[in-house]
Amino acid sequence: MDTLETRELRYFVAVAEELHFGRAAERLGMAQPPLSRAIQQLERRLGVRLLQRNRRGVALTGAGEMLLHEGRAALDATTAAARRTRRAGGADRPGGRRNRLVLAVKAGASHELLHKLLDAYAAEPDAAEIEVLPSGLCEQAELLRDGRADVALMHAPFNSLAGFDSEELMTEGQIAILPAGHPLAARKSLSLADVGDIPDLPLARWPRHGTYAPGPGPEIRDQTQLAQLIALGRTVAVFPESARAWLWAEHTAVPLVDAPPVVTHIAWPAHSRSLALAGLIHTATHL
Amino acid sequence: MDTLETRELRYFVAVAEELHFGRAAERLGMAQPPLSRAIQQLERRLGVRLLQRNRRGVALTGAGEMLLHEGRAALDATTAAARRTRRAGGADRPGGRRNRLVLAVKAGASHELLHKLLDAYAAEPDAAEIEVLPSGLCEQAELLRDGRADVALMHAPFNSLAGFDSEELMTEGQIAILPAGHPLAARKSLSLADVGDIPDLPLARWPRHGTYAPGPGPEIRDQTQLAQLIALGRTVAVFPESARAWLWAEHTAVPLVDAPPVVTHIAWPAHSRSLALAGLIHTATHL
DNA sequence: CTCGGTGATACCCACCGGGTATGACAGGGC
DNA sequence: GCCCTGTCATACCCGGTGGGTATCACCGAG
Repeated sequence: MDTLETRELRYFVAVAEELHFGRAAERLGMAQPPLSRAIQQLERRLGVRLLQRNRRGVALTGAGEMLLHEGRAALDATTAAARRTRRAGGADRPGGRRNRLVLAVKAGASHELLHKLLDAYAAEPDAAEIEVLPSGLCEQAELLRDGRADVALMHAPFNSLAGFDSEELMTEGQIAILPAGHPLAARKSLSLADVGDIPDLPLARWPRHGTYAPGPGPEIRDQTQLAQLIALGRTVAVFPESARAWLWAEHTAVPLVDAPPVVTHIAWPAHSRSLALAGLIHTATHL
Repeated sequence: MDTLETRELRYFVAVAEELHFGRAAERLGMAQPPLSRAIQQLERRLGVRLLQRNRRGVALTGAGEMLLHEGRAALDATTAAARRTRRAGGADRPGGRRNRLVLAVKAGASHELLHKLLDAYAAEPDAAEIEVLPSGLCEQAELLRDGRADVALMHAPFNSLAGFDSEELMTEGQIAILPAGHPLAARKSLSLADVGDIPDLPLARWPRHGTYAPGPGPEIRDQTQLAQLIALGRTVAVFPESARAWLWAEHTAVPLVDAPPVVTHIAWPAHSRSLALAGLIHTATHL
């Protein structure tokens, strides 16, 4: 009577995201009428109006916004439970591998640190198998929440550590990556104001939650794209120092004196308590 | 095909906690056979053995342990979604009250701070209604997780802030609370070693997760009990300084020079983003 | 006024979650 | 050895309900 079923949450989230019963039903692989009815039942059981049905489409009420946020979190937690349970399943089956941990890392970031961590951990006596999951830009939090990853390397202030346990691993400055031939590439150091205002080299723009901020710079999606654009003399980028690991011959790195330092953390879901995870964290903090 | 239903999670958690299908079924208000079948279906769908059925009862496998932990978290998140949605529901109904926030506070702790916070926040122009939920000892985290509370005052190092966002509000020392007539009550200050080793005044023991640590002191459940036992000259207790607010005439407080400081935080679920909550946090951090 | 597109209603069916009765099996007492 | 007890699994049945199809009610745009 007061327990939401995950099916109901899935349905509501779909409708709330599409703001359209027909499209939501299609996305869910079902017909529209039963979806309509399910949402009505949900509203009756919660005793709360979730959607404002106007002429032409629907809108979320305050309660609907709340259920959208909280429901997403609940769905994530549920799928995380399923995924992690499946992953833990092989361990005690005859012939099953021992525990495996999935480590999410922003592709290309903290390469050296990651290397040292993996080597050091593999040398531990009862090390679990570590699967490295290269992730997109700010995706690590999502991966941890929905169980695709068990632990992640995250970079403050770019990633938010909210909701996770974490330990600090490393602090580094930032550098500007310029085309090797550019006049500024000869400088010993630069400031943020310098690189933010180069007429012929607009700062590249990364997608944030799927959308690009407005600006003159090129819209890029991955590091290779960016590296190429820099090499071609079309843009400039700001990165943590560890990005030197993947610089091209046609790139020049110049330290930024006033960029905020980047702190690499190892982060994991606050409630998780597995021996393998504890071992990895211990190794990471004692590198 | 790979979505766990909350019903299945509820069933499994019940069985995993009872380690007995019959008792679990009784707790769930159903018969044992359908429960057995549901768990089997769950194992089939996950492709993982969750329970070791030996002669005489059941035991959890590794995967079962994982699902117990993760499933509890998922269930908490789900009931939190329902509760918070219901609570948000009144807001935009005609005649409905405006947003309400539930603030969990350890009963009796930080009384003065709480008073100032409530007064200051009530003076804000668009303040939400604050419901104060007095909670047990380490219960605040649970209340935040399952949605009975939206925000809490927590006390490091007693409460763990893991999994929540938080801001520091106040740091205070600790005091020993003694019977007024006791010889040590005349001292200007004490050390932890002093109060831990008084032959006629064994330290009272609080329950931790429902069980008492072994020791000579009396087992107490609430502050009133404790206050009375101190007044009767039977025990001694260590508290943050703000506990002076509820001292009896027959109590004497003596500062502890070497007790770890207690830091009061305001904490909330990491993902929550409501205007009312933001306002309360802002007020709290600018007291 | 009609038409297109929206969500709601009506009705039906099959599936499955739940109940009861019973089985299989292992220990413990005598 | 026996039976009895307590456990979880199986067999079978039933009713509720989740889902489908057909259709309605409504409103804005022409």
